[in-house]
Amino acid sequence: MSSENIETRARILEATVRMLEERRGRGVRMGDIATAAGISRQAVYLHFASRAELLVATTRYLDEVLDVDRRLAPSRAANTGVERLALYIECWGQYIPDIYGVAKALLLAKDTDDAAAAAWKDRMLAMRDGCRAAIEALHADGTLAPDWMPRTATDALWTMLSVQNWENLTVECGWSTRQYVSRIKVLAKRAFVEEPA
Amino acid sequence: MSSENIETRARILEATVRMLEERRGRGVRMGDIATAAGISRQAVYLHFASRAELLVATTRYLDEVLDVDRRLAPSRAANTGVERLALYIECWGQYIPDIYGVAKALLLAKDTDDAAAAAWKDRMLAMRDGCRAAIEALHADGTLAPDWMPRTATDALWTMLSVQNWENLTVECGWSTRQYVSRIKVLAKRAFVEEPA
DNA sequence: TTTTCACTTGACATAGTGTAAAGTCTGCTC
DNA sequence: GAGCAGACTTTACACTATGTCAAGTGAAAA
Repeated sequence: MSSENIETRARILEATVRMLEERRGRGVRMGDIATAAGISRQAVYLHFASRAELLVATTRYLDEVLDVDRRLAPSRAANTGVERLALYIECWGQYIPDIYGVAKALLLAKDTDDAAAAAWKDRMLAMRDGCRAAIEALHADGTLAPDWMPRTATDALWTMLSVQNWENLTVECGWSTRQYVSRIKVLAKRAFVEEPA
Repeated sequence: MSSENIETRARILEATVRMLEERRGRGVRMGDIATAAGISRQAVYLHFASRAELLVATTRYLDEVLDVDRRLAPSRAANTGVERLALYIECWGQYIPDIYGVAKALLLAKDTDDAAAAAWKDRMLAMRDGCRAAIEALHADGTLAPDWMPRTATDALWTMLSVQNWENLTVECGWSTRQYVSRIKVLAKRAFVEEPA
């Protein structure tokens, strides 16, 4: 499984992203992906050992295409903790809609598949690191509200920014991406920031 | 399906709750439940047409056993919005651990089953109503932070109190039930309450 | 011309849900 | 005490999606 046609592999990944985006991560079978990529179902298994492995590879592929690092640059360049928190939420809020289909599929797979669970956990820990950095920046500025320890504030922010919460707010509550970003910014600022008197 | 032995039905429901609690809502098959109830797998279908129907009936049964209304009484008796919000979070935070197994199973089923999805939505809308009432109480007192409209604050509080968030904070972050309650109280108060100057 | 590689085709194993039909056991009623 | 009805058992099978296996095709490279 190392010398196969690299173009076919790319076509499978591209088809997977397309289908998962289209169907919002639900009801996409191996056969559907194969058909979309113009090959037989079995051929998919020549490139990816299992559905979970394909999903994991797809998230990596998508991260590459979407260039996460470039997107995160503004928040990393922030001068204050307050600014960093706002810019991180901005970046994340713009990012979720782009990854939602794939993320949802992984989220669904994680309940029955250990590989998918591990991949999801890995992504979420990376995201958590951004939350931790923002909270640490507040802490360093002395603007983290005294109710919080950095650790627990990170837990809370991380949870608040989960994909499931984004899903609930946009799908069930009808918030737009713009509204999500601005309201969560307000929420996070109120919850975690205390300007020194 | 109306004149069957009511005792067997109760035994199935009781076994379902027990197994779902034990296994935290995962990997519980119809056959497992049947065995636990001391009957054959097929007999379960004499009482419940499908797995989804069984899960829905189980949530209803559990609500009855746990007496939700009694639990909610204190928050309904609150004198101020701030108090009501705190008491509602208290009540909800004590409630989730009791229903987690069943809730998780329903949550997993909802992705592939419309009946389960409808049942879950129904329960969540009932929970949302408690959130709405707390936010309305703040609003009536004039203590709802001016950043929020009652509607959007309800959306945010409702999302914040989701079972998935409780799961993330307790399982992934290691918060105890006590910590969950006290920290979410702080979070919600900071986010939504503004004492008049 | 033969080998090799990527892919196809078709058959099959597996898991869990749900359906269907025939058989057993118990208690009730005439 | 014969027979009937209801609740449950047993066995068999359909269905869906994942994943495995083995033989076959077709084109390019050695």
